[in-house]
Amino acid sequence: MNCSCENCHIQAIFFKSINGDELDEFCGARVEKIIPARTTFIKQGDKIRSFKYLKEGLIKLHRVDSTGNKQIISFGTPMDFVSIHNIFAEERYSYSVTALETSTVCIFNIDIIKHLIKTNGKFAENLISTKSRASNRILSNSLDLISKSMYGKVASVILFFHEKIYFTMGFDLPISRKEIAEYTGLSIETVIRVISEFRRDGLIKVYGKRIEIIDKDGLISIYEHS
Amino acid sequence: MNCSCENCHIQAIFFKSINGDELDEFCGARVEKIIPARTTFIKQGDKIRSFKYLKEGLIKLHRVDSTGNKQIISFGTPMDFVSIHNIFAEERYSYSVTALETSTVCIFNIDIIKHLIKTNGKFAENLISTKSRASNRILSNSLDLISKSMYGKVASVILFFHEKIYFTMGFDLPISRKEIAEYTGLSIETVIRVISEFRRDGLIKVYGKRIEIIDKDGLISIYEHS
DNA sequence: TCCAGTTTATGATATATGTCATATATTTAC
DNA sequence: GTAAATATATGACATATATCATAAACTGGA
Repeated sequence: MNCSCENCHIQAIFFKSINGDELDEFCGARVEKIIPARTTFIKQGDKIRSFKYLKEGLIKLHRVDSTGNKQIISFGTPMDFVSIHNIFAEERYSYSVTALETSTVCIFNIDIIKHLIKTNGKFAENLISTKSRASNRILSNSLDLISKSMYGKVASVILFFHEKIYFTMGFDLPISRKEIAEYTGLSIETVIRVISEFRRDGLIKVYGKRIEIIDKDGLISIYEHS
Repeated sequence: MNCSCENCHIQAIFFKSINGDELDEFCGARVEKIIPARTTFIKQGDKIRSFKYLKEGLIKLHRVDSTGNKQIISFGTPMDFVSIHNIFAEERYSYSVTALETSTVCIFNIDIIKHLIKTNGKFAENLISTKSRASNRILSNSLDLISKSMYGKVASVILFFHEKIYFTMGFDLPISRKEIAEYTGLSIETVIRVISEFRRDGLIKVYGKRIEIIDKDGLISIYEHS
C-alpha cells in the first residue's frame, strides 16, 4: 500500500518535506482502517504504538479527568487530527478518540516517524508546526468556553458545526445533547433548555438531531456577548 | 556570554542533545534579561523574533479572546516555560506573558533554534516532547476548570500555588483576586466571597495576599467533588 | 502626607444553572 | 416486533453565580 491518495492532507502537510526514498519507507508500512461511526479507536491509557492520521470522517477527543469526570476535549476533521498530541510527550494516551461518523484512519509505524524527525529537519519542523497549530486551536476553544454563559457555550457548539464542519445552514448534529453537556461543562437539562429557548426565540429550528440556523447573526451576537 | 549557569533547566532538557560546537553557536547569541515584577515582556500580536526561556521567576500567560474578554491562560515557572507554543505555528504571539515576580529570561536567536531543529534530530525530538508536555499540562488545567463549580475553581488555584509553586502551607498569592477571576472565569466578587467562605469554614487563613492552608484535605475534597 | 486609584470585602438582590421528577420519543438488543 | 435502555423535553424548585451598591484597606505618586 502506498500514499497515492488524491486528497491526503497529511501528504500536503508532511510529504513536501519527504523525498522519494523516505516516502516509500513511510508509506510502505501504512495501514488504512475504516472506523464505524461511534467506535472508540484510541483509548485513554493505552500504550502509544502507532502514529494515526484521520484521512476521512469526524472524531471527538474525550477523557476522564483526575476526579472521574467525563469530558469532551475537542472535535476534529482530517484537517486537524493527527495523533501527535501525546506521541513524544507520554508513553500512553491521555485521551480517547471516538469516530462520530464513519471514518478512515491511516496508521503508520511510529518508529519510522521518530526516525524521520531525527533525520529530516524539514519534516521535524513541519510536524512541530502542525502540532502547534492543532493544540493552539484546541486550547483556544477550551479557553473560550470558560468565560461564557450557557447561551454562549451552546451557541458556540452550533456555530462550530456550521462554520467548521458542515458549512450549511441545515445539518444533523453528530453528537447528542449529553455530549454537548460533556463538552461545555453544563448539565444535560440546561443544554436541552437552551436549545429549546433558541428555537422559541427563532434563532434555529430543531427536529431531533437536525438543526437549521435561521438567525446566524443572532447566534453570533449571543456567542460574542457571552 | 555562555551557558554555564549551574541550574539551567533548558540545559538539562535540550542541551543533552547538543554537542560542543552547537552549544557554542546556541549560547554565543544568548542574552539574559531581568524582568521586574508585573512587567509584560511578550505582547499578544507581537511578531515572534526570538526564542525565550524563563531562567528564574514566575510568569502568567494571558490573552484577550476574540470577543474582547481578558483571560489568564496559565502560570509558569522555569520548569515549564519556554516560548515555544507559537514559534513554529504562527508568525505572531497569540498570548501575552507577564512576570508575576522579578524574573530572569534568556533570549536566544530564533534562527539558530530553527537551524538546530533541521540539523539535530535529537534536539528536535526533545523540543517536540518538551512542547507537548507543556501544552498538554496547560490544556489539562483549562479542561479541569470547565466542569468545576466556583468552589472547585478557587480551591484549584490555591492548591496549584501550594503544590506546584511554593510547596509550603503559607505563602503570598502572587496574583490579585481579579486575576483569579480572569483565570477561572468567575466574577471578582464571587472569587472574594469563596475565599472568605473558605476562611470562615476553617480551610484557610487569609491576610490580604497571604494564604495559609489549614485543612489541605478539605480543599482537595472540594476540588475533587466539584 | 495626602489624594486618587485600585483592591478587598460584604450585603442585597436578580439571574443563571443544577437537580429531581416525570413524560414522550427514539434507539438498541434480543 | 417487543421490551429495555437511552435520548429528548419540560416543570418545579433549590442552589450557584453575577450584578450593583457601598465601604474600608491598601498602594503609588505628587
